[in-house]
Amino acid sequence: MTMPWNQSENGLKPECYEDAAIPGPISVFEDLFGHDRRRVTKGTRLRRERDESHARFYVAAGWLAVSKSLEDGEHQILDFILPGETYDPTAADGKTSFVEVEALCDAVVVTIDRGVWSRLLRDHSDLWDAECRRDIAAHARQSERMLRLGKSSAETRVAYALIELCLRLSGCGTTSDCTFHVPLGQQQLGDFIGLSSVHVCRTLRRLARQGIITTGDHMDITIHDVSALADLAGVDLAALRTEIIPGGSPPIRP
Amino acid sequence: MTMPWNQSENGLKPECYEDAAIPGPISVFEDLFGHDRRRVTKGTRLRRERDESHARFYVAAGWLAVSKSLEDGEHQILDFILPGETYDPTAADGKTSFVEVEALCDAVVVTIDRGVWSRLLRDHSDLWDAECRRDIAAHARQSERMLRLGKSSAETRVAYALIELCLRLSGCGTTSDCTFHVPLGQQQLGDFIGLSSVHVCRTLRRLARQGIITTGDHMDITIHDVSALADLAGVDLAALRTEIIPGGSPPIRP
DNA sequence: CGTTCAGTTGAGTTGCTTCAACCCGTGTGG
DNA sequence: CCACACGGGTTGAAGCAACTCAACTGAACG
Repeated sequence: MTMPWNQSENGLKPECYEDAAIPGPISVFEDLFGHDRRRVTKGTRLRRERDESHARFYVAAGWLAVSKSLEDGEHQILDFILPGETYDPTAADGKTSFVEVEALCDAVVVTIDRGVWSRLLRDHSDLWDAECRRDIAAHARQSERMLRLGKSSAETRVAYALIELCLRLSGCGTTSDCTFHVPLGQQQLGDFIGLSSVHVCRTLRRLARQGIITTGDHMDITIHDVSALADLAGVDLAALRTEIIPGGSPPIRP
Repeated sequence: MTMPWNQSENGLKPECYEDAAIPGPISVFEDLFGHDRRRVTKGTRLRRERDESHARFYVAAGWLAVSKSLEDGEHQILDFILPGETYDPTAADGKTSFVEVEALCDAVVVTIDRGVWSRLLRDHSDLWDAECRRDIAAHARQSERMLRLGKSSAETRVAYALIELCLRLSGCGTTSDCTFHVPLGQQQLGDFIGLSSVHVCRTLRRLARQGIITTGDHMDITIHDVSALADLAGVDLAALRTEIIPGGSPPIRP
């Protein structure tokens, strides 16, 4: 029943499973912690809320979701962790996780103890810099999303989510059409932007009818008119990239 | 027309203006940067979105609000910065601010250049630890709020906001009634939790009618029944404190 | 070929918003 | 000292965006 981890499955695209080519000092993880790599299957919960936690995750392949839920079962996805990124779910007490961390597709995760992580940061100043930038980018992203969660229409929220995912996946917007795949259902997309799956569907279809996007099998998304979508999302694409993507500002060549 | 900065004004309570007694290595700022202290009046914008930014703020007295807005004028407050806390609004590009930072009452702010800040962190490992914990706490708080922004009723959001403010201001909940003042109008509270000021008003009055809280002049709030409010907010008070407040977990005495 | 599960669409409901009126404490200028 | 304007809070009435409920489709799978 188990499939080779790197094969396509459930209609998900292979690129979810492949190690990403990430800029940055990734070799640090590969060298020291190759033996800690774990393959996890779609749906695996690496942490539940209130679980013990004293480690940071490094995602070598696949997507993770960071989320929280209310007693009544409502579920909010706070962010996605993409290949090449790290995340530490440990709360201010240093002992428990304040979020749930779940694999959205089969993934490869390296677990790094907090103490070891601290030492790594101290010893590799380039790693420290890269992680700082990543952290700021994550914070900026979360802020953009929060703004729209609180204050804007379903259309704006969906448009923003698509733009953000597109930017994170490829840095699109420079050329014409932009196609990408996300390992999410409409329910999960709704959990990300605070909408019911039914309304996500309606909104996506409306955008499709307007010719701004096309949706394919299980969340294959093509953005035809990036600037129209950016307008709906209420963002300046270039500015957003510099704020939200670590190293997203184009290098200055004097 | 200008008043002594430490006098009460505009109906705000004096405690807004007093230097806080903060646990932690605050002397670092006081010693090295006393000359950079700036007194700012209520409403001062220390940063606008897209402003140049290459510094971190340390709040010696008063409250700051971190916020973002949409073109249509909608305004979302992302977090408050309380006396003794620091915040850096610089985006991933290292050059611009991705948020607006505004004084909610007369305040005293120290500006610390990013380079200097890095050196401080390197030289004072206790400062580094404290700031790490504060950062995690802020992240956890924002996550809790995001969960409720997306997924819960007005009553829950208001209740949670009151609980969070109460915890941050005093670590209440241990005894009976809990009174505090926040330098906010209902409009601003609405901007914080994603509601119109009208609905904030209705919700506060409903809570008051139920005897759970009392509101006084300009946001003097007394919580009479903390656990009822925590129920409405959907939180476990003790757990929330450990997750959201740096050093909020009670010391273990063996 | 039946089951299952995600997506799609319609119909009715509701919680929050908007608009508008009013109240009240404060500041202000004649 | 009073008249008045102003801004924030409070309350009612009406509208609407998103939700829930429910039915249907179509693809995947055993």
